[in-house]
Amino acid sequence: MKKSSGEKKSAKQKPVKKTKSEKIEPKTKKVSETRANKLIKTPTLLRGFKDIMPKDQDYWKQSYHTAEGICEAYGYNWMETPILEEASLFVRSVGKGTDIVDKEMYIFEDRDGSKVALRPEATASVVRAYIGHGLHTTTQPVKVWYWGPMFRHDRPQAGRFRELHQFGCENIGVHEPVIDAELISVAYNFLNDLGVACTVHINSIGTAEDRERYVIELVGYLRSKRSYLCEDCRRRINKNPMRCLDCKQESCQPVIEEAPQIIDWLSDASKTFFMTVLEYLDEINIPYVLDSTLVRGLDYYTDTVFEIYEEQKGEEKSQNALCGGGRYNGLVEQLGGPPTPGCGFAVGLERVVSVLRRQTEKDVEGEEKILSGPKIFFAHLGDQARRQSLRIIEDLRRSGYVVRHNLGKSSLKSQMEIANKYGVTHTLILGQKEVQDGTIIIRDMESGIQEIVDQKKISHEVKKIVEKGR
RNA sequence: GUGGCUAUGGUAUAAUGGUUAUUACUCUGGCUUGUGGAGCCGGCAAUACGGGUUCAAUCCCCGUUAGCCACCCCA
Repeated sequence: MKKSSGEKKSAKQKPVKKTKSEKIEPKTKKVSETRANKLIKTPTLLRGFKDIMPKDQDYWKQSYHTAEGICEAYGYNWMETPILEEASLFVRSVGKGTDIVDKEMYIFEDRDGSKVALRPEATASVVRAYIGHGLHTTTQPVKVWYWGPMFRHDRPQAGRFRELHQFGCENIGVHEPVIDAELISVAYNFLNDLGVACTVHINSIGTAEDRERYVIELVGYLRSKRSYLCEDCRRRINKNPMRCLDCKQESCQPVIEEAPQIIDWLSDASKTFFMTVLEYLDEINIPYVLDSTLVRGLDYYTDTVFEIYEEQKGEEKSQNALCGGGRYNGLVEQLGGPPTPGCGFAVGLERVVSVLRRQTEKDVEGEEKILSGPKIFFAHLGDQARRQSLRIIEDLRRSGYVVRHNLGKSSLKSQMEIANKYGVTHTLILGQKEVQDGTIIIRDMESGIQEIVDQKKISHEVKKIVEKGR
């Protein structure tokens, strides 16, 4: 890069001098040289895709470890499904009329002409695996958790990406309210453990039959109020009437308030089921809000549906749910398995990470950031010392001690600067003299006191430092 | 997919229809070559891309792309 920029500079200077004498020529020359420099195009990110950079690693690792810990505690087993699947899997599960499938799914033709898709969510894949591996013959319920990238061809926006990471749990095989409560508890406590204050929004949309009856009623009602509705809602009446319920247009609000509520149309079984779920939530002190307008966009949901939002201080409600989930009693059968109930949730990790980032920024505010990582630096001076560096670093690693280093630097000064940036407490210095004597210097960075010790005693000395630091 | 706003080094910024595009941070080198936290000096590095108006465009206009925000929808 430096080389090319150097060329650029020298090339640039010539036409500039000519500018005075010739007016038109410089322009064309300038353009051509600009092009020459851009001949090698810098590859860029695809729209809506993001690199997850080292500066965010703490948030991601913390999230992953929290997820892992809580899943283990609740008896969920880790699993991973492919990122690429037969497109029909999602068309059949998520639903043909849904936007996720119609507008937002990455579908490609494979080399043999078959349609494949980048997974937009993972529940369908887990259920596919459940059927394919005959998991219904094992002890029920089958409890699994996953973590990985999903893809949706959205227009990027706040908290919205084309590649997003989700952590989720699925509990398949048992139709019991306690399962729903357990899943909500896992999701809620995951966020809670991360220090995110949140609220559960919950609703029941009953069985497919309940919903059918309800939708007929709702459509009738909406048609009668058609003239009061916004344009979108009028369109939604036929396409997806339940979506009208969470329309944000103010003009629609009075109509929505008066609208028939799904809860009144639930079968007795569904109603009892839902009430029991709520009782369990009361039991474990999870705060929830009954939200009769909560309808989830995926076709496979039945009965319990829920979303978890970050709790906001002001009146402003976060638009973006951190987590969404619900029960899907028909899905296994729909994908060719035996009639089997299931329930699950997925957490949007980019959103969680952005909350965590915001929180720490708030906490730190001006204060010096506490640098994580090893608190000992290794510096070398001179060729011979450099030659022994890797060996010493590796010896220490094998003894269980990790030291920071920057072997690419030659001057001791610059290495000390780096050590200082890391905020280490001690620096090991190996110079020419030490190499000959078989010793090494240990410098206390705070006091500046240095101690010369035998190289054989390094790990012993490092051990003392590490233990003292605790 | 629709609409609004935006686009200057890696980051954050200043300025202008005209000669060498400002500043800070970062990075990098040096300040008697074996020692960090300060200071001083130097170096690398940018007007997103394409077209138009103009004698002249980084600036004005159009298009493209990307970003942000809202809608649709969703985690």
